[in-house]
Amino acid sequence: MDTKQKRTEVAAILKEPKLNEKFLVKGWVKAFRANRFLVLNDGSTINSLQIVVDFENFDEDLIKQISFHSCVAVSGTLVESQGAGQSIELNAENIEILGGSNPEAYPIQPKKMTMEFLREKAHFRMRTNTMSAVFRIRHAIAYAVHKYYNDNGYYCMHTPIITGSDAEGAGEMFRVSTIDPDNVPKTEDGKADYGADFFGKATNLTVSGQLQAEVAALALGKVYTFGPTFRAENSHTSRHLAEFWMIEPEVAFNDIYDNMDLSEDFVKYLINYILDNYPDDLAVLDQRIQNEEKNMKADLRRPMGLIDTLRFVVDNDFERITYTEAIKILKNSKPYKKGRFEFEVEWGKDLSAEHERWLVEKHFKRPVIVRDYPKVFKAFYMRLNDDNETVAAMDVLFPYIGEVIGGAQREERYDVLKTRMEEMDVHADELWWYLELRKFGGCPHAGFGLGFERIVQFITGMSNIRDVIPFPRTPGSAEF
RNA sequence: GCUUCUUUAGCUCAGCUGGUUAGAGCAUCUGACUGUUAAUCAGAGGGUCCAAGGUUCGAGUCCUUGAAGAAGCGCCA
Repeated sequence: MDTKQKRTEVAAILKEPKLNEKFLVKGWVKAFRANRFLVLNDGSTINSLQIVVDFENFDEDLIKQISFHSCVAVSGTLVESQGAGQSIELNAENIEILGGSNPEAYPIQPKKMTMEFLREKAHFRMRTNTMSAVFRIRHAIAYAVHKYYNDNGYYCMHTPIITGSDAEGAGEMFRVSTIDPDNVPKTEDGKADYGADFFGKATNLTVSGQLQAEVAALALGKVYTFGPTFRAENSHTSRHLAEFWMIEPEVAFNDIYDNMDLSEDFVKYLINYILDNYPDDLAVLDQRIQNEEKNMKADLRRPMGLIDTLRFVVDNDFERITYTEAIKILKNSKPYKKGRFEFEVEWGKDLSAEHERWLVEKHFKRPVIVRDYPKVFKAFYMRLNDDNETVAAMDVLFPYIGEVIGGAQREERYDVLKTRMEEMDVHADELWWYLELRKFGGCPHAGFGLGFERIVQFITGMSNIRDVIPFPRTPGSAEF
């Protein structure tokens, strides 16, 4: 093999096929039919290159090593294909096995596998069509996030992953410590002495970068965070992870209406970006869902295919209602009147998943933004409305996955915030700096958190969130 | 944390009211064939029936406990 020859990626070859030119390609074998047709994928695109091997001209031992998902380098000449399934193909002149793969021992098979099985083989699952499509799209959404904010004059802020406060208002935290658990330093009254710990105090993994993002917004105007967040909640659902990534824009001078506009525009941008740039990957995922739903009862199937669903979301306005209106609509609904809801619909109680799903999937049939929730079940930093009962909170609810965004206009009034913190038992001493933001040059501002994996889930149509993050962390599970 | 379901070949599953040697499809291997594209045809190998107890003459099947996985709920993004 000509060692000076440079590798060409399959994506480049397929994009502008240069017939009768020589290429060197490297990748993994997706199929080897009739000892002649080698289907090679190198991850640069969902599409593969067919390589024609005249097995008569190659060593039999070499041919035998071309097995499913073995890694090969092939050089040859690009020609027009004689077959019907593809327009071009590479006539192999040289083949080198870079890494063999014994098919009798390799757990991945050239056949349908369940997502649960592939989850146990997380080190190999990205080689499947479905997973590679998911992770290419995951990348592209991440890129689109940065592009959207950059193009709109926002600054990316890296907020701390280790936090010194234990009350960011968003759930249970993981403790960060260098203390030897078998030899915990104790204070005089026998309690663990975190003063002796690495940071001289108790620290945790962050559950949100919002509070620090507010600091940045009150200096740079428009900022966003995009980082990992950690929640030690014992959640067993298909849309929760213990470690996930979150995007949190925070904007000075925005009120809750600006916030809703931003959230809708932002999410639509992400979806449009994937529709425009990754049609082939989306088509594979769309087809997969259709195959999966073929044997399902009609009422359990999606009303639309994946791509049609995405188009529908970007082509239509999100519905915007207040919490109070939502309660009214729910109380007038058929399932409510027939007693089909398991959970109570009552002003002052949070909407449960069945209520949200009914509103989104049955009533409005599109994404819904609910705002102005009762203050009793929302976080301390959300701005108190004039009725003194509700706060300027907003949730963006999507079909299938529920809440993708939770946000609010922040409480910018020092006295009101202080009172709210006291009411909700939030330690003001730990968050002194957050309070001081309201004392010196404060202003109205608003922001929200978008669960990155949830939007990846929606755009790829994957039903379990564990299949849209490479190595999922969930209660009782941190393999790989 | 709660509720329900699942666990049988490498994978996906069937296995009836407990009864001889536990089955299928796919995958794998061998052979044939060679312009295939879910290739085709013929054959072969492959099992601690999740684990531990129990009931019974007899347990893949029934009971108890546990483990793992999934769905839903609650919490949230």
